[in-house]
Amino acid sequence: MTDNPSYKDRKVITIGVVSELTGLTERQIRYYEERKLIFPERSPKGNRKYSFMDVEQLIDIANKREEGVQTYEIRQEMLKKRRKEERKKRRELLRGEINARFGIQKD
Amino acid sequence: MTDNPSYKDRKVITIGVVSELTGLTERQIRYYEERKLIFPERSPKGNRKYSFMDVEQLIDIANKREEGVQTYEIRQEMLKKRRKEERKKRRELLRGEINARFGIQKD
DNA sequence: CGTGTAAGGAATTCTGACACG
DNA sequence: CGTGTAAGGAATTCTGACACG
Repeated sequence: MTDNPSYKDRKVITIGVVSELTGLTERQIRYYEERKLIFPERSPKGNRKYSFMDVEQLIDIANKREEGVQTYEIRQEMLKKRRKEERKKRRELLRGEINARFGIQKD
Repeated sequence: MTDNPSYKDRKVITIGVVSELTGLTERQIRYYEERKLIFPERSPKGNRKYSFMDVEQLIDIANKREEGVQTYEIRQEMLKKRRKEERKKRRELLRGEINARFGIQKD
């Protein structure tokens, strides 16, 4: 349905590689974390680990920043989008339950 | 058909992370490269980079090694499988060409 | 053959801070 | 606010080699 084994979400990429992949400096990447735009995991000894999703997210952020959008705005948009998706998911879950009880039907 | 953006094949994972992911020591991982079982890329400054495919490959290798299979044998199996897949791909390409010229037909 | 280890050096990453604007 | 930079330390990675079996 979504992806296979979720390679896209495994947090395995170090900040140096993310920097190459995104064209952002490590400084920028760390700062966007400070501003809660990105949430890497940490290795046992404290090194940041990113997923491909994070890389894509950072590229989006970089584009918005180029347009002059401030990190605060970007965060607001992110939160809005997240809430929207949660509502969508909830509706889908509900629909699934209804179908399970009353049978599948086209509408 | 295959995967989306080929996250699975992007070589972005450092050897330390691969070690965690596979349970192999870095020594083992480097040795399997020496034996031509695995082919990481290198960062500009020479650090090895692996893909998720490589990680899976390494897990397969680890399993075979536990069964006592030698790296040489593993390499032979790999080469055999690779040739097999190339033949398959060639057949499919050919079939595609034939269909393109003489029309699609069920058999 | 396959793996461990100590060795030395180079590159990576981390944090907290000062700077500029 | 967003980013650069120098600072110092800790962790990572690399290679070539010796060891054992």
